[in-house]
Amino acid sequence: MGEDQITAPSTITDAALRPFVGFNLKRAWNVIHADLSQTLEPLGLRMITFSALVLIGENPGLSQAQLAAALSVERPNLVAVTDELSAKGLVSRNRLPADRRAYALQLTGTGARLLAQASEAVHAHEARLYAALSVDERRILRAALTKIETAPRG
Amino acid sequence: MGEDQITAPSTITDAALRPFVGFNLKRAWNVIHADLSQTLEPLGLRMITFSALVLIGENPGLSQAQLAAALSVERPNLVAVTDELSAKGLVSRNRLPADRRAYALQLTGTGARLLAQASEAVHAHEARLYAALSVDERRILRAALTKIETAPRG
DNA sequence: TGCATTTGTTATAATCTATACCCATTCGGG
DNA sequence: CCCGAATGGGTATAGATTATAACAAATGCA
Repeated sequence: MGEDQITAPSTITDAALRPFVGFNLKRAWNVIHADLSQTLEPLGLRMITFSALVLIGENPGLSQAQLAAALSVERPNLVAVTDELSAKGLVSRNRLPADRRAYALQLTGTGARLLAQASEAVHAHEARLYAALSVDERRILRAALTKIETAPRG
Repeated sequence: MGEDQITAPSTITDAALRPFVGFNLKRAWNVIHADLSQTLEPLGLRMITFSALVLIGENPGLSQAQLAAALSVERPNLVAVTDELSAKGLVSRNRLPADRRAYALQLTGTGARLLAQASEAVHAHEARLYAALSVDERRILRAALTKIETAPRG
């Protein structure tokens, strides 16, 4: 009838956390983030600078405020990004004649070439990371993620 | 034949970033993270402290090293978590007689009650955030996330 | 003209994460 | 039994990310 001796469990289980979608999604994001960062690192890019390059290439001439909004980043936090891209000669910042407050962001030739190279690397990264997913699974995954993104907030 | 005047585009598009699964997943994670933090805040919990409570409840007596591994957190970063849970009287830290280096972490009565309350709130948060997903979509989403988590890394 | 707004920017703070190092304790091989 | 390696908890610290306040220059509107 003695008290049970306190001992540490020999194996730890996740089972109570696994039913939460958010937990699984965070774990998947950790894997993606680590692998993608590693993919971009040899190109001298981070996730945020790669995303910025893509958006500038797709929307040439956009302003930093527009880019910040598109990236869901606060304007002050974008300054370091554009500074970095400009210092590397990947992006040009020209004052707009029509609005001398704003910069028109454009890819340089070097920037366009690095973007093409980085896009290829990121596609390879995704192909490797999602190799186990069928076409249907990928389609449903993307649809589900979009629904979550636009879900009604608390 | 003059040069085109540089002007900022009137609308910005995501289209070049959307094909990347990682981009969609990060956006979804941002939404989940914000909504879940807001859900836990009135209970005095953060994501990491809630997850810790769940794991301690599920694996009573586990050590901090075991908990850190289960949470994918470095041991130094877990100290603030257990300190916080202990200070709030939610978790007890008792030295193991068998190994006086380690703590046996256990929920207190208060901790168990708060965990039940928080679990209910998190389930409600997930029900709301994933309301637009069908049963099949949720199943495939979770399966896909698990496959990503265990995908071969670069 | 005058005033609110916008753009880019600086400074600053909060949070999260990762590494190096420390001490006490435990473990394993000789 | 003894000593070195490994482990558990902890401190200090640095880096990265994110958020807010405030500012000057420029713009737009009443």
